[in-house]
This record gives sequence, C-alpha cells and structure tokens, in this order.
Amino acid sequence: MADSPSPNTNADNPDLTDPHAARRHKLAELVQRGIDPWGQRFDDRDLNGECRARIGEVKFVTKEGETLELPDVESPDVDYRQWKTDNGPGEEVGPTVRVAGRIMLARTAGKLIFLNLRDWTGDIQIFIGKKQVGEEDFELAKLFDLGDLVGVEGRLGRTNTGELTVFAEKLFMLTKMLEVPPEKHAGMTNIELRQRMRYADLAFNDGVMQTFLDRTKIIKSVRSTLDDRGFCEVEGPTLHTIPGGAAARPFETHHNALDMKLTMRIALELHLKRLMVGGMERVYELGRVYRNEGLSPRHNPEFTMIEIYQAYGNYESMMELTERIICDALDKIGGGYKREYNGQEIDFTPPFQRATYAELFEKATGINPTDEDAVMSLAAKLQIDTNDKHPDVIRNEIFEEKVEDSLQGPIFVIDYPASICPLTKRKRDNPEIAERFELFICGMELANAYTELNDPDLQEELFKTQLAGLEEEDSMAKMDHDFVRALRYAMPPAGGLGIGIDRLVMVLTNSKSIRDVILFPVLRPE
RNA sequence: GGAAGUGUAGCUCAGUUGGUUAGAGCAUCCGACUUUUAAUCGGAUGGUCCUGGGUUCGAGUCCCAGCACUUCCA
Repeated sequence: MADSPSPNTNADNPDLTDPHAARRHKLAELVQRGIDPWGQRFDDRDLNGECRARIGEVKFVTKEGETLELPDVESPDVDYRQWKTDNGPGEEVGPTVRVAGRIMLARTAGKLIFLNLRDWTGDIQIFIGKKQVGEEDFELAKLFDLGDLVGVEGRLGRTNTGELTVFAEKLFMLTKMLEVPPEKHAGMTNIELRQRMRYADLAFNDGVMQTFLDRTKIIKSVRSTLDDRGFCEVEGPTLHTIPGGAAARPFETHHNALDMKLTMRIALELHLKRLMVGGMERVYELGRVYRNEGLSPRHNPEFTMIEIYQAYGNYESMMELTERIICDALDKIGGGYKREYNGQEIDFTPPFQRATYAELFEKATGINPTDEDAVMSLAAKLQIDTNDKHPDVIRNEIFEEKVEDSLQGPIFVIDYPASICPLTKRKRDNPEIAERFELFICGMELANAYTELNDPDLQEELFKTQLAGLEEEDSMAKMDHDFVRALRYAMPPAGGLGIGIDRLVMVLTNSKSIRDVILFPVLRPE
C-alpha cells in the first residue's frame, strides 16, 4: 500500500510522472537550495478564521486616495467586478497577516499561483504572483505540492471576484508531504482506508474534523452540566478483579508480579457506588470501558461511557438530568433541538416522551406482558428459543425484537421487569417492577438509569440468583463480596445514570456508524 | 456464526455474452496563460485487475478456496 515507496523514488533518474517520486525530487531540490523541508517555528501566525473575521478591515483605495468600504460579495446582488469598474481604478488594502496551513487546492495561471490553504479554523485563498513575491519565492512556490504545509506572509485583500485573499509577499516551507493526497472532489471514500488512516481522513475529508471537534464540545458540555450541579468527577480502576456492573464478556489480562488474572472493566458502576457509601454524594466518571463482543455500526470493543450517581435521588431525578445533559450539549454545538438523524427528524425539546415497558409491549404485540401463556405462544411464533429460560428473559427478547427498533424517540422507557435488573430497586407497591429507565433514540439505547438498590442483603441474594436461561457472561449476577460489604456500611438511596457517549455523539452529529465518532476504532491489522 | 455486496492506476470509478494492446476523471510530468477558485486548453507517464488454484484456444469477466471491508441477521 501507500507505505511502500515507489521503486522510482530511489533511482538516479527518477520518473517524475510518478507522484511519489516527484515529491521526493522536490524534497531534494529544497534541500539543495538550503531550504529546510521540515520547517521551523511559525507560531506567531494568524488563524485563517481570524483572517476571515477581519474582512471588514479590507478597504478600497482609489487612485485619488479616497478610501471606500467594500460591498458584501456574499450577497447574490453584488457583482464585484462591476463594482470595481464603477469605483476604480484603485486597489484593495488590508492588514498584513501571517498564515499557515495545508495546501488543499492549487491553480496556476501563467505567472500566478492561487492556493487554498487550510488550517483547523477553515480555508483561506493565497495569491502568489511572480512579480509580487519575487523570483526566488516564486521558484519556491513551484516546489509546493498539494498537501504540503506552508506559511504565507502578506496583505489581506480581495481578488477581482471579491474573494478574501492573502496576497503573498513572503513564503515559508513548513513541511513537505511525501504521500499523494486523495482525489480532490470525492476525497477518500473507502471506509477502511479512512479508519486506518484517520490522519488523512481528518486532513482531507470535509466534515470529519467538525464531527470530532463537536465530540469534544459535547464531552466538555456533559462535564460542565454536572460540575455546575455539584457533581465530583473521579477515576476508578480500569483493571478489575471481578468484572461487574453490566452483562458483558470482559477482556482478560494478567498481572505478572502478582501472578493473577485481571479483567478490563465492563462498567463503572460498582466502584462509584462504593464512593457513595464513602460520602461522595454526587459523583461521576467519564471514561473508557471494554467489552469483548462483536463489532457493528453501534458497537466498538472499547467505548466511552459516563456513569453518574446522585445520593437521595431516584430514577425520576435521573430523567431530568438526562434531558439537561443532552439539551446543554445541543446548545453548545448549535443547530437547535430539532435535528436530523439518518433521515428522520428527532425533536429534543424537553420533556422527552415517557412510556412504560408494559404499555409499549402491549401496544407493539397486542399482548398483555403479564399474560404468560400469550407471551409464550408469541415467543413460539417468533421462533424464540424458550427452553430453560425465565419468563422475563423471554419477555425481554420479544421486547427487543418487537419494540426497541421502532422507538424513534427520544423516549424514556420506564419500569422494567425486576428480574432482569439485579442492581435496581423495586417499586414499593409492586416488587415485580424495577425503577429503571432506558432512553431510546432511533432504535438505539443511549442511556440506562436506575433507582439504585441499596439493600445489602437483597443485593447479595440477587448476586446468587443466576437467571435461568442466561449464559454466565450475559448475566450481571457476579458475586462481589466487597461490594456487598460496602452496601452494609450504608449507601444512601440514590439515582444512577449511564450514558453511552459515543452513541450520544452519533445522534447529535448525525453519524451513521460508531466508527465515525471514534478516532481510532478497532481494526484488524493490515 | 450465517447471508448478501464490494475489492481494477497514488485517489474516485467504468469495464457489455469470456475475445485485439484493461479505460476515464483527479493527481503527477512537459507546454500556454498575471485575478483563478472542482480554473481552462494541448500533450505524456502511470496496472501483481485482493491472493491462490481451476475451466477454456483465450479469464478483470466463469467456477472453487482463502483474505479484507461494508450491510443485514443471530
């Protein structure tokens, strides 16, 4: 692939029509002229975005010395050439700037070169005229290739079409690119290449940088929402001796000095609850968890989640908090509460819709979920394996198949069957129902919250009860004696909330795959 | 784990029923052009058709196996 240099690159007589060889040749040419192809300090520069914001400082000075404001060329009514004809002769005069960035496009027109220079605040056009920059710099400009990082010093102005442009006076080679850039219209579309070479994806594909900058904004926003409400961020261990807090298969590793098996964490829950016992009344952790499962557009083996615990709250408090976190994040990235995801309009205006597990089940299947015979016969019709399975497990498989995909949301599904929620407090008036909700958007589970179980004896009992029909790795029922001991020291009644950050970012940035919001998703080696 | 799809130049893609020397655009190189903006115009270079077998006079194309990716399902 691209990492093997072409055979022409080392030959004495390189084939200059080979793009790689041509770049190597120009590199050598730069060195020969005493120009460092890898650049030097240039941090006293102006960002392209700042330059664009200074467009108002560019004036038109007529031959008579009169200074005119320039018209707004963004307006379709303005023909800038005509405006100049009407007001000329004269020239545009703006402040001197220093910019740096990657050459995205280049157009030569005789003894002129136009560049589109990109930094992470956007693009700006560069005008390089042979007469204007002088022979030496013009020869340097001829050694520039698409993708090179260059610096330009010059005056801000406008071209005849009105475009804001840096009229170069001095050029700086900052770094040569030795690889060939992707196709300039289509970009790099091969999904595997984009993920393997995220650097090139970020540098050359539109929208990729914005998605990841939005991801950062969203995560910052989540933290600030919680910090503003007095929550304390902590860091729990990522190496666990007992993988707990979720139903998932862990990654296993080994500690040499202690000669013991360790597992990567699959959830944050049990350690955060220990901290609540210790008196951290509002606590959260935002971090990576690892689940040894298959890959899909919604699953990556390592992903980012946040878990939040609030003493003296319950799942109702967590619903309000969930809405607050999402709406604050939407405010930060802009674009309003009505957004498109996968072609559907999602309305995030709070409060989000709420419906119970039982009523959604009945609506989708026409069957009352407490009617065991009807549930069993439906399961048979759906060809769900019912052997040795607890009725609630079967019920939940039907729910996943018939209800979840159709939940466009945002909708809180509340009040789950208690037997599938071993870490959750039961409803006081109905011990069959757990105080739990899941937030669904476009059929995707985004958040999961409980009124947390804090009865140590009941917790111990639930750890011992393996639900019939569940594989061990699918069960949350893994005895953690220290956790039960912690509960005996009294954990306050509390609400707990977990949010899948990657999925939240997917929905808020309209990304179809979790791999579009994870910089370096898991891939097989090349 | 199962099914379907994809894999051709550095990148994006065509490639007919199996038939001459595998094409285009971008990029690259040469030439023209001092206000272009997906610049334009003229010319040139560039291929392990994913890998390995097989069928055939002849395979990018058909068959088998494998690899990678994508999507759907479990």
